[in-house]
Amino acid sequence: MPRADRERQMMSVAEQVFAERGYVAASMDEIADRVGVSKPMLYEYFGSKEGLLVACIRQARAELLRVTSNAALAATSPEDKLRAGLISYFDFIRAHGQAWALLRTEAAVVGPSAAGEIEAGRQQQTDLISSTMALYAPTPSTLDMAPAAEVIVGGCERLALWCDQHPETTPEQAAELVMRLIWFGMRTLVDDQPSPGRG
Amino acid sequence: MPRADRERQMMSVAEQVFAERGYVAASMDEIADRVGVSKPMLYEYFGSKEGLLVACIRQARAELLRVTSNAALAATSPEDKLRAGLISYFDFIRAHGQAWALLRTEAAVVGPSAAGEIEAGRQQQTDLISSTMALYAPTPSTLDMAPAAEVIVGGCERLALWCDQHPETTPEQAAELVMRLIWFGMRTLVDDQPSPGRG
DNA sequence: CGCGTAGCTTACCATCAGTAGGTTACTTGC
DNA sequence: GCAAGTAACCTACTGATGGTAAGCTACGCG
Repeated sequence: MPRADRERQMMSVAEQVFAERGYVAASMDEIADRVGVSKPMLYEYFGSKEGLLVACIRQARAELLRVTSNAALAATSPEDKLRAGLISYFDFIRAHGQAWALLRTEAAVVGPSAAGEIEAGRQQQTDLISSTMALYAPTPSTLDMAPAAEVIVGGCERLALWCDQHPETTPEQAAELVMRLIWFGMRTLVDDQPSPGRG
Repeated sequence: MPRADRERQMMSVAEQVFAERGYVAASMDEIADRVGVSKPMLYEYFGSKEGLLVACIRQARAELLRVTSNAALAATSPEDKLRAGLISYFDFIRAHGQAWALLRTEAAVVGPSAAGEIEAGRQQQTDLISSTMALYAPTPSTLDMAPAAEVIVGGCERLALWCDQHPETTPEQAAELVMRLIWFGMRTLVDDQPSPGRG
């Protein structure tokens, strides 16, 4: 089997095993077994257990960014951009099930490089939000935008976990809740006087 | 040295080592060494590596709850309760430095019991928020309050990490940012018509 | 055919969570 | 004072697991 295919297969199995057992309890031997290959192959391709986790995260993060930024691009007003981004975010999370949630929470534990990868992912999300919103800000208030974006990303992450335990909640409802909670406050950052004409 | 004292000392050292190395890389041997005691003592008192982590988390969580609920109780209006709680939260986080941040992020990785402990901590915070706010809600809209509280807790956690990297940010500023972002939206949950007379 | 190399293996090492069993020293009861 | 019990503590080990060394097989290419 060619390397690229094998790598994809390994990452898929790894994501599953990490999700099932948790990062610490997951053993490289088990992953290798399930792939139907010997352990050194994993090390040949990913370098280390942490490297394998990082690869899984990186792939998921790339896809998340693609999905959310596409959604935001397709919308026109800032409000709709944010809402569309949120919906696609909760959609993505739901589609990826616990695997995604676990990857996020697990990664921080590992070491600098996996933690860095997770951070980079959030950074992309916060950058996406703050840069999108900053387009509509009259003054260079982007300074305040960055921490606000942190709050949004963190809040959504948390809410996504909550939604996992309340499966009746739809991505649209989750997004709507976040919008109700923060949109007014967001507007005061984007545009200090609430002028409905702009958004 | 009596057991209670030794346990406190062990937890203090463990918190530090976990923060320095991360949970996975921290070794029980090193913790034992730094305490100046042999490894079986750690197992005698805490049962396992995870048990030690859980003990650290539980202690920090109890203190956090004490601090924030005291602050909220001391304030009178819902807005001031929330603001006071937020300030004391960011104060607490700052005082506990990275140790706290790491404990939060590390714990999820370990296993059900540590993850459960972390969840219990957040549950306490979200319960505190939603029950406090529900006191002022005219209708039993507590259903919506729970996910909103999740968003707040998650957003604050994330913002706290951000503040760690922007040390010029004071707890008051962080709390104020959160208030600006979410208070208006919160009011629409607490009281559908913004009647200043109540709060 | 000979050579390089991609894909893969067995067999091993080192580290570290966790344990068995023993020692010291202090308290308690007579 | 002294035996018994126990709390605090130790040395020395096991088992599991992350990670590695060295080699094997098969294919492409001159």
